[in-house]
Amino acid sequence: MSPRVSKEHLKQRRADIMEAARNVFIKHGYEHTTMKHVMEAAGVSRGGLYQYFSNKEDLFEALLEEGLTDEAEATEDSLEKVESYWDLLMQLLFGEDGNPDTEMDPLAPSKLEFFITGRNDERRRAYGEKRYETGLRIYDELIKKGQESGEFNDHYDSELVARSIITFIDGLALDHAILPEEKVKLKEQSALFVDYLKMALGVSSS
Amino acid sequence: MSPRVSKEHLKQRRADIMEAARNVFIKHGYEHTTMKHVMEAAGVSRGGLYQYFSNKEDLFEALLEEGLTDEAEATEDSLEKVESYWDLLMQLLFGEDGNPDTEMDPLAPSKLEFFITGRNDERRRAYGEKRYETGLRIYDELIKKGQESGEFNDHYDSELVARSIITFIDGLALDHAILPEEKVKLKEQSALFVDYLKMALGVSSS
DNA sequence: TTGTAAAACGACATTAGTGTCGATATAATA
DNA sequence: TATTATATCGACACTAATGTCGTTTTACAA
Repeated sequence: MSPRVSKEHLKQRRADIMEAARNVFIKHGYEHTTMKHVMEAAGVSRGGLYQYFSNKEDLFEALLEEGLTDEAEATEDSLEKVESYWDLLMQLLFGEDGNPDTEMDPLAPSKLEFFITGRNDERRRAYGEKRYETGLRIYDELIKKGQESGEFNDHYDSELVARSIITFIDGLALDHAILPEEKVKLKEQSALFVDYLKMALGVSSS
Repeated sequence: MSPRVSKEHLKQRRADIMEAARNVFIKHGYEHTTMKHVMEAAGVSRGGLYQYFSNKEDLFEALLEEGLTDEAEATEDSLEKVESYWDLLMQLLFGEDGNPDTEMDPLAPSKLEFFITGRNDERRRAYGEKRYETGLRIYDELIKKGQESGEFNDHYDSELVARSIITFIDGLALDHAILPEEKVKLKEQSALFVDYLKMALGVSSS
């Protein structure tokens, strides 16, 4: 009547596998990675791997969840005590410094794969929708508050503007997944889109 | 010394297979369709199919080429004799009538899959870049001419605006691939993006 | 008709990946 | 130190897909 190892160790092992898997997914993409790839990268046996994750989808979703939690909650509360909604929006879009020169999440291309190739699977589809909805809410909420405060004008429906933000982000992620760094012009396109948003929200300051 | 069938027949057979394949790709997506699916849909044997296409990639690229030719040349020449570049741009974006209520190409999701999952394959990557470049040139050319004619202002670099158009289209295609029709709000988002463009190009008329 | 080139067929060998399961190794406890 | 629960292992059976190749069929020419 004694578990072989501490819960710490189990958690650690799981984390190690996920870390290795993450790198494999980044390298090969979702569809083309195999459990064998992960086994080798993580230095674990077949049986060992399946002890922690029952299949590739399960494993990838664990990575998805990991990424989601941090971001969402961080913005949720800063929505309460903020002086400029515009600054907050820029932060949300481009990270801490709020300048459009952010690196992309290297796992992003695989995430796209995951949802696109799984678009006919009921489960995956529902999951994708939930994620979209979550992302949408965050932006919608922010914009709505900005409009109510008078910082933004309400010429456009907040949700529609939020949708356009996500469309833009998705489009960039997609092009970035396919094209070489220098061709996407991430920075310039982001700057242009910021101008689009300024127009839509009636923001003039830099 | 006699070929078994006329060239007509061969061409027809090939076309039939492609038609069937198109439907299969639409239904299952690129990654998940198999040659067997196509065989069955086209009512052709394994050997028969491989006589025309040496693998799935080959087959899909044939479909890609098919779609590309029509669109490109159609716009190429209407660029010469046009009274309003803006109208032409709207036509290019939303089809003949130039109104943002267009249906999406049902094969589009599979195309995304094809390029995303193939992003690590040299050949496929190069092919994807060429396509991006081609699309970019069309929009860039149009916008540049519109700027030269004075119809558009040149506050923004024409190529950058062209890129943002493609990003937007890609983003919409992506969301449309994953989300149900009613959630994407294609029409509304398109309308908003048109406003973005009006701003960027300094166009005021409806 | 008949002969023939090649279109169409489908069985086959091969490859690659999956998930399972009994055997083995080992860390905590007694 | 001996015991034991269980983490880890890797061989295995199974499935699914691929591309090939010898055989059969058939449209056309002679």
